[in-house]
Amino acid sequence: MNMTATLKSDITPQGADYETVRQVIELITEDYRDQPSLEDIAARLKQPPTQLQKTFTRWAGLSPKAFLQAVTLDHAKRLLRQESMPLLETSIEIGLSGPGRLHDLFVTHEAMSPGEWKARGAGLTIRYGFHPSPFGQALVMATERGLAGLAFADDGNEQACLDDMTCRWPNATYVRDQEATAPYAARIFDPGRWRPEEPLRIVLIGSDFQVRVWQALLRIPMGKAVTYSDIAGELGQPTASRAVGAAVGRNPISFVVPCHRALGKSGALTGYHWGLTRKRAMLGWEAGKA
DNA sequence: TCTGATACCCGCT
DNA sequence: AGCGGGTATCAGA
Repeated sequence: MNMTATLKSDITPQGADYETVRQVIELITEDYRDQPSLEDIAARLKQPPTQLQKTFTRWAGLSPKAFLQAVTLDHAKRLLRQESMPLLETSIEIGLSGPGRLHDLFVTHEAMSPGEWKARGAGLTIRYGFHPSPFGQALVMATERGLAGLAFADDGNEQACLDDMTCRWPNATYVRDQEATAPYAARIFDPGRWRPEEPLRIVLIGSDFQVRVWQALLRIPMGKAVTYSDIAGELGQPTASRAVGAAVGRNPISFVVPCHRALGKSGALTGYHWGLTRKRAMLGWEAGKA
């Protein structure tokens, strides 16, 4: 590993912080109308304000207040307005050379053939493991060809999370293998290891339409967002926004395929398979790294 | 403005 | 046939 990676590795977020952060996010979004102060929040979580501030900032790179700013409707609208349509088409060229994508996670993707998709994972061996992440317990799934699945669970929900993922490819063989999946987790959640020279290999297993939607998501740089209808337009089917939403929701490699960067046209977050709080957390966390 | 209800959209099961 | 991580439009608050 090179110098850059080593130097930056100490910003690796600590998985244990997420539970605290999750509660803070829930509080500030529930009560966003009356803008709770740090003291209010700390009191309700029964923690000293200074420690809470420290935990939160270590996790997000932003103070709770700045974070709140970053996940408001206004801010979301600004993300969308910046460059909605041209963004998807040009971001690859811009991104590889320009600063806009300097901190983004680079991936190379390949899609499974329609035949492989219909086989529902038959003949495929999928290794999986749970690892702490900035967004709770992360379930990592990988095939020989690369990362195939990434999901999230709150503590205690791991089994439901695993079931959710395994039934997507019911005919695959599943092997618990923490050792095989740990390197993926370590790399995905450490922005210091995101480098274009060594892109992360991922495998997209889904229907043709779904794969096209996921590929469009991959072109949204960190710190930007698009709407479901933007993606529909990109695919040449401007009225298919609802179908796009459904496909986005079935994204098996969440976070890496940045489905959290798809928002409603109003700027509302509208939904997230692993919980809206987590979507908010991802957007805020990225705001702190960008 | 903001919130609900309604109508239409489209790929997947 | 029916269900969504949608969207535009319109009626009441």
